[in-house]
Amino acid sequence: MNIVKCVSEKSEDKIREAAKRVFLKKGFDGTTSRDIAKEADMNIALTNYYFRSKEKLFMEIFKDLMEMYFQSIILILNKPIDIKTKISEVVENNYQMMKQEPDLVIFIMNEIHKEPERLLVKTALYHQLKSTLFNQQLDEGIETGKLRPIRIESILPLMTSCIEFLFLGKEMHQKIFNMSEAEFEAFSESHKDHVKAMICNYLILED
Amino acid sequence: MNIVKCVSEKSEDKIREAAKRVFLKKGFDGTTSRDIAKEADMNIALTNYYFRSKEKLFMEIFKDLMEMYFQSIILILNKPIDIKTKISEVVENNYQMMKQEPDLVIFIMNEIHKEPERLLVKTALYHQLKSTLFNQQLDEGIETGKLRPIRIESILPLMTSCIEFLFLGKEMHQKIFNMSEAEFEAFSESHKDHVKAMICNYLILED
DNA sequence: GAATATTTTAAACGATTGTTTAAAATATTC
DNA sequence: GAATATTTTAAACAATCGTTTAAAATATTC
Repeated sequence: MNIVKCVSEKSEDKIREAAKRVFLKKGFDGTTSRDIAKEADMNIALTNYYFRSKEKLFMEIFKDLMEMYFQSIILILNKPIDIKTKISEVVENNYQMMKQEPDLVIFIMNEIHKEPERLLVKTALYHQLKSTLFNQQLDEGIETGKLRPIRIESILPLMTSCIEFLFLGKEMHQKIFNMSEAEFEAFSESHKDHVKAMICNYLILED
Repeated sequence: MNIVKCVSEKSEDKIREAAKRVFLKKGFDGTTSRDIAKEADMNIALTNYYFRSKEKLFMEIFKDLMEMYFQSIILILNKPIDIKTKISEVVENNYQMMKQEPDLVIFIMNEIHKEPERLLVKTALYHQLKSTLFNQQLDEGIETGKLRPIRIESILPLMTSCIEFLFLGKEMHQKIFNMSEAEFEAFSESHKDHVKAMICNYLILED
């Protein structure tokens, strides 16, 4: 999953990709049309020529990023593997994504926070999540007493929040705990393993 | 802990409190000097008269909020109570804070993310955290085999991330799971209890 | 209560914002 | 290869940005 590094020859794509990089780093408010033009190495009028406005360009990019973020999770939730492995994979996937694109989640959260009604369009996500194989496995496990009764609404945030929050506040955590880049890397790796174990420990009841 | 509702008569304070409200809602980039003046119901020149610049005013407010955020946690970490109760209290405190001031954490995270070197000044937080009673209890518990060997660097984010992340993405979670305000309230309450139990479950080894 | 110091005001400053224009450059069509 | 369509350009647009000014209003001092 490489978000921003691909380079197309077409001007429209160059602008879209440049805009994605700048928006992810600076947010909508912090990004100027000239920032995008400069990053794309294109004339400033081309943004509006191809996308009509900064707003339209942003909406297109935001929608793509949201889609990509959720679909990668849903893909794993539907894999035909046991629930313990599945939890590990979701956490692992989350970890790799945050390492590769540390700006993504804070960007999404912050933009939604500023204008939720504009950005949260009608979505089939609820139904998609409820009908995953993961949710079936959860229901069955709870029924047979092998799993602690927790709804998917709780389990899903648990699997993502611990890792995402660590990277969301990466600079802060590094500063507070005096960690170098390498130390944070090692620390986050061990933290990830704690998270996997902790969730499985809690959800899966011993028999 | 009431952050933004107090009303002072002094113009300087009225501006500071209005600025705090607007900054928390819109962030530094999204806030204009005129927004602040309007919220404070004051002439626009007064911001610079009292604080020299929007930047200086922001820095003052940001520093205060950071301080307040961390000191409330450290206070609990130093309470003379057993570690299980302490974990519950930290999570509970975190939950109440997010309910009362849902904008605080996303604001802090986002501003630091945009300009970490400017906002993360030298701090004694590391030493403060390491010398808490909680850290002593942690060391002792690990030594005597009653606690799983986890560093405070991992435990602390675990205690805050699950709750904060839920509220950070409150609008998103509400939308995805079709929750009304009341349903989210009930959900977050039960989620909070899961988090308390899960962390204690993992950290505290049965004998 | 006149003189001084402080606070508040309306108006304007130059810089930057998102966007548009109309001409120039390039590509495509027949 | 002339005619047409598309893409790119430099320049400008009005609006808004953070900030400053200098005068007016108010408070304080003696």
